[in-house]
Amino acid sequence: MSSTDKVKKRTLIHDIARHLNVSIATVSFVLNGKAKEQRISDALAEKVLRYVEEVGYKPNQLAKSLRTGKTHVIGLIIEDISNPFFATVAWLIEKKAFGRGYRIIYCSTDNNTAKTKDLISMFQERHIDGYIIAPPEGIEEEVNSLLRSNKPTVLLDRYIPSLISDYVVVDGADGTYQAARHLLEQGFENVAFVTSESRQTQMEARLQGYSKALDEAGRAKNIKRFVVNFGEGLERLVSEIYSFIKNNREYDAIIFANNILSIYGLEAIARLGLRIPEDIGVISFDDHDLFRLHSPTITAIAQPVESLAENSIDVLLRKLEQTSEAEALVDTIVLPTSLIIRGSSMRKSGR
Amino acid sequence: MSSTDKVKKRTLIHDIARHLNVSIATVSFVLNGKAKEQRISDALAEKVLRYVEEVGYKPNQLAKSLRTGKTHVIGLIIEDISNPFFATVAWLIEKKAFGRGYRIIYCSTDNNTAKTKDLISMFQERHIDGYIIAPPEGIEEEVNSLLRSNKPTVLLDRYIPSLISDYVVVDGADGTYQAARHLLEQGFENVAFVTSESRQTQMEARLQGYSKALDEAGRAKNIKRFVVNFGEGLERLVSEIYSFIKNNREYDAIIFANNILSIYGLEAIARLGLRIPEDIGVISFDDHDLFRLHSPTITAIAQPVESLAENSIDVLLRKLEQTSEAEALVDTIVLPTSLIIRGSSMRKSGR
DNA sequence: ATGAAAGCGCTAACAG
DNA sequence: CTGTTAGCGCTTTCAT
Repeated sequence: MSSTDKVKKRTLIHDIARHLNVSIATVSFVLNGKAKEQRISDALAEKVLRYVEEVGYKPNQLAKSLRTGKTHVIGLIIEDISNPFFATVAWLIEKKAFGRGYRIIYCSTDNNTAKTKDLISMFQERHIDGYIIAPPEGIEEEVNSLLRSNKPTVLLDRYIPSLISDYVVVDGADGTYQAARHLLEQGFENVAFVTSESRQTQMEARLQGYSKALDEAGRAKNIKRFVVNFGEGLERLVSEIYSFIKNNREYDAIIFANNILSIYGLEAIARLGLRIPEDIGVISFDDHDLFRLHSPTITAIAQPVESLAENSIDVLLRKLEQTSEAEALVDTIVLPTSLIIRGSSMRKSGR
Repeated sequence: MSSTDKVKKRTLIHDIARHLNVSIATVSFVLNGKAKEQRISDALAEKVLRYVEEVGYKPNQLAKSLRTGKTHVIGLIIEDISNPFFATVAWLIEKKAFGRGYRIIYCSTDNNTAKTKDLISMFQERHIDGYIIAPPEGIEEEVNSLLRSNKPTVLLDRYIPSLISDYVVVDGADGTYQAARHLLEQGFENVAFVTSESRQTQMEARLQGYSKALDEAGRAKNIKRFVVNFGEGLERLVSEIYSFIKNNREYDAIIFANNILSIYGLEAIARLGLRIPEDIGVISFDDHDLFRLHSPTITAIAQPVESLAENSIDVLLRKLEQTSEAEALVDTIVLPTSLIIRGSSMRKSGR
């Protein structure tokens, strides 16, 4: 409106101080809740707040962060945002953090070590306050350096055995153990386990639960590992699973170690024209909308998504808000899974 | 190791300048690719680069951004990261932007106006360089203020009719038009349309395509709107759809206006014990893993996810990198959908 | 080529 | 209570 229209300058703390005839320091104190502490009168504080509100002044967070060293940003480094498991966890974490005044930046690693290093390095440059990471393989060094630099960091979904750190994971071994036992109880004779090439803790745990159950029952194991790439499209993997199943028809049940393998596995089974569970029983690690609606419905080892999110953000915020570094205790949280029994694993009559 | 062990200070530009006996300015120029321009000898430039590499010096981005006003961060504000459509788009956008040196911060609006305002305001405080937004309802004012402040902003998936802005959307009307015609051709008599309460452009377009097809064919329309909340759990919606279908058995086909409605709709149909497509034909707007694997497979109006991502990031980066504000031309891009015909909409024999 | 220095906008210590 | 001031770490102009 005025003749200075084009000089659309943002309001600065200086502007508001001058307008009110108070000092910059006063404004800063009031804005940072230090009015009482600095013995600033309620009336004045009130006046400042009102004016700030009126002109819609927002402090420049860059300047603030540069000065204080705090950004109130948490970096969430997950495997793949297009995977419903991670998407849901991310969404929940974001929600919880938001309420506590923290913002989340999330990035997908695609389980790619180099990309993850980039990500961590970028986050460091931006001075985020803390990390929640689902680490891919080969990232010990970077995570260790985060830990050593005292940046609050919690690992999610999997941990790094060689490092002492906070983490929040799931008891995957128990999940697959229960799943395998359930299949055997249902009369399946030969249970195979389909997993990925990854040696990460969560995948290995799932494998171990399966192994334990089969060993206890004195059954032969069949473990098949596939290479899982992100964003590759389904053809390769589906046809590899297709061949595997076709060439191993003595196996009458399969446990898939994650939802991607399960989905591709179901596609392969459909293409083979096999009936579930008559020809082949199926259990998936990780639940999915699909499994409720598939015909037949698919038994799944469900992860406590809500609880994973809640615990990881809680642990992180606790570290973030505790001033002393004294309490160097690490929180390692292991959450139970639950077996959701549906049609794909039921040979005996439903009740 | 040394006695100054605890003073684990980050390397600063000053440190590296001093170590090399050059000026801070020189280092800065070299680091910012202005060596040539400043006529700095290749030898010197090389030396600087090598030392920087050696000590792993990383400029403090906060300081840099404060000084330059550029953050190289793009804010991606989408509806719901736990929806596979948005998750995939987000993942693709992140990937493309990453390669071009930009980082993405994404947040979900949950289609909640207040939260979106918060988000935009937080992004402004952090001085991000540009926005990609899937705007919820009631957000015209904030988006308009972004536009007026000359922040590059592209709208995604839907636009705001009252605003002149860049956007990248899909031709939803054509999608549902084709879908409805396909159903009628297959001999379905009464096609219903299930959508949400939202009046956003993408939802209204889908509705219009349906209306047009039915009007042209001289058929009666049946449009049902449901309230869709995020993160609410499925019970309420499933049972509402259940009742709707149960009370409208004269309709022998339904087009669901998005993937959430489709998934819940399929659940409702399963609970009702209806056969697809014999009792009821089904088409979903938006494809999903589930639909390929469902029995029968579900016909879907697929959105060109890759192309949506590519176009929106391209448009944004173009705005970001063009210096002059002269070319105030807006890019409005409308991408075609494709009808993927599967079992759920086929009454006539497959060929 | 380079050194000095002026900020970017804010916090917080210090002396009144 | 307030004014002044020294940075936070970097870019960039200017004079040399």
